[in-house]
Amino acid sequence: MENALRDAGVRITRQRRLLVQVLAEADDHPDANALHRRAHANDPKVSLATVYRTLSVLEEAGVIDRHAFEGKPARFETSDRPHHDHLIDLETGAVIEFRSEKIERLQAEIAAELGYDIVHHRLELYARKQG
Amino acid sequence: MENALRDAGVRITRQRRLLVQVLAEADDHPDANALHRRAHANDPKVSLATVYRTLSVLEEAGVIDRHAFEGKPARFETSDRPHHDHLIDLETGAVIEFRSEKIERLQAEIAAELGYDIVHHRLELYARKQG
DNA sequence: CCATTGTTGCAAATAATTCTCAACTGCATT
DNA sequence: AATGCAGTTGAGAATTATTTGCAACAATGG
Ligand SMILES: [Mn+2]
Ligand SMILES: [Mn+2]
Ligand SMILES: [Zn+2]
Ligand SMILES: [Zn+2]
Repeated sequence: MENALRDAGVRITRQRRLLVQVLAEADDHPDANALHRRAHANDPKVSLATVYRTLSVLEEAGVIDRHAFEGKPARFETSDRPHHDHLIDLETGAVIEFRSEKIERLQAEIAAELGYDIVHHRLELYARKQG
Repeated sequence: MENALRDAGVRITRQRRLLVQVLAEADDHPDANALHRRAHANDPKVSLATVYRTLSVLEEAGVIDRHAFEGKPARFETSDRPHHDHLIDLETGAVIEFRSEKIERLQAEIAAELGYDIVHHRLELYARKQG
């Protein structure tokens, strides 16, 4: 991940290295504040502003994805795993990942019919546990 | 629409009647500011705060839908037409509506497999015109 | 090691939306 | 039609998430 950044011409600073590590270790979808908190454990002087700036840099470099779920601050995850979409449990807030080849294909077809190429998309299911 | 509101126990004030009219006449997906501007034409003293409050009321009453497209303020439309999703032209910002019965069905299946019932969802295609 | 240019921390700024509160008004009831 | 009262409004302050200006600092290339 660090190499991917270097190749993209991004300077590797102490705080960027730290945030990359925090993101790599995360198995959830933390928001900027959560990442700031986690980074603090290793270096209490990284600022929240730097967290935000670094997240933008990492996103532009294509190494992380940003998700803005309904009404909540943006959440992040590394983009090293294959593409997937999310189901949000409205009771607990839990974020569950899924992937549907069929839906992905249908989306492309629909866009094509309208004369478009999809650059990216957003599919979120807000749901509650079955009766 | 006004009757639907009355039935929901919502008081019909001058400003609510006006905003309902503005929304009914809109054939695009205006945001709170645009709605405020349009309402001003008929009544220059409706406040932006009331626009926001009314939008919340109308949304809770189920007569309008709120869409929070990427990085933009929320946009609204009446929910009198059948459900559909949106493709956003990244160049022009144009919002194009579409509906896929298949995707809707697949979403429900996926949720069911995970033990969930979908309450609502969000499907947005960010795209650019083909070559 | 030096210079250059990008990065950081801090605080202040922004943008969208919500809230507080006193004045007002819809509407059910006399 | 007049009354009462709970709900609504306008104005502006507050809030939340995020961005930015700036002076001090640090990564990289030579
Ligand atoms: Mn994910
Ligand atoms: Mn629409
Ligand atoms: Zn997808
Ligand atoms: Zn849909």
